[in-house]
Amino acid sequence: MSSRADSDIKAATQTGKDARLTRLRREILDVICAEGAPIKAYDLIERMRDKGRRVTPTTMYRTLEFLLQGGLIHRVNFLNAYLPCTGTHEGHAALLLFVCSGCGETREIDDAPLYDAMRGRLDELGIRLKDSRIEIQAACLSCHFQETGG
Amino acid sequence: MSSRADSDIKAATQTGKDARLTRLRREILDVICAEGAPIKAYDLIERMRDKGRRVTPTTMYRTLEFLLQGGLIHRVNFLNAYLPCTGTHEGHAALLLFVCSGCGETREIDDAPLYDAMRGRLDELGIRLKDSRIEIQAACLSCHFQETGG
DNA sequence: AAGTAAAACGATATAACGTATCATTTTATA
DNA sequence: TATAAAATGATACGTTATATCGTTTTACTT
Repeated sequence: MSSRADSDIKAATQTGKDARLTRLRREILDVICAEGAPIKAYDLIERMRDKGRRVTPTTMYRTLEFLLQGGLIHRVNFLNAYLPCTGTHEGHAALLLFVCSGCGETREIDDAPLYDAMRGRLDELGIRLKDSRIEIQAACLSCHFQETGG
Repeated sequence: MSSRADSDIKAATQTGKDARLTRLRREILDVICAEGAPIKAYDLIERMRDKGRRVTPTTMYRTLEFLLQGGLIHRVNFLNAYLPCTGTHEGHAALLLFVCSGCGETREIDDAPLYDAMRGRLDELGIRLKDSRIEIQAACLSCHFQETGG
């Protein structure tokens, strides 16, 4: 997973008097981006310790909260783990996370047709897909074929 | 939330030598059904204690696992909580849980048009919606209107 | 009815995930 | 450079979940 330009981060987090992208936060974000898979809070603490930086759970969770608020990362509830935001969420404010129940592959899906299809029917069911989070545990192609032998 | 006939439960859990619907499990299922909202594991332990039944975390989580396997309850990852299964999942094997991010209302959605709409597009994205779990955090109508003032 | 193997349960300890509180340090800006 | 807000450190604790091993219950056999 690649790193991210400071300017993007400043834009996303309104860095300034009321929200600062500090070195610690930047380092933690970099570790999350470098991981290539969702990473857990205490594993992040480990990674930071490996880099010579002692971070307490309190500080780690504060940092994760900051990055979540800024839209720089997402939390996968199913895994209690965090991954970088890769989507733009243009035209709608829904976040869709896919987790393969076979191999654990996790990725953000930013797909307008899918979003529209869901919104259409959910509207009729009295559910408003605005500022929403959707988490899907299903099978990626590779795992699907392994299961079905197809 | 209503109770559930033993025959249904036997069918769902293949009660017999290899999977027994014991009194303890039945009592815990009844508490989950009676709650009317997703309930947490340690709150369930409290409820059982109130009824004069001391249950350890180990036993409670074993029971929850049993009920999950039997399809009698679901786990809401977002809440770390459990609720009775109300759906039939006919014709497809997807579970869709809706949690209102405003009021916390949680319910299972068993809707073929929605499922078909999602499956159609997800297929094209290389995701197979079989034996899948989907969790949606969004707004119910009431909370939506409160937010938007509409 | 007694023997039996498997399943369920109890008891204890501990791991994993997350928060509360208050003191200290850093930062942006006046 | 003074200062107020934000961030971080330190300590303790709360919540969610699992490991392990011993005992009891159950379904089934004889």
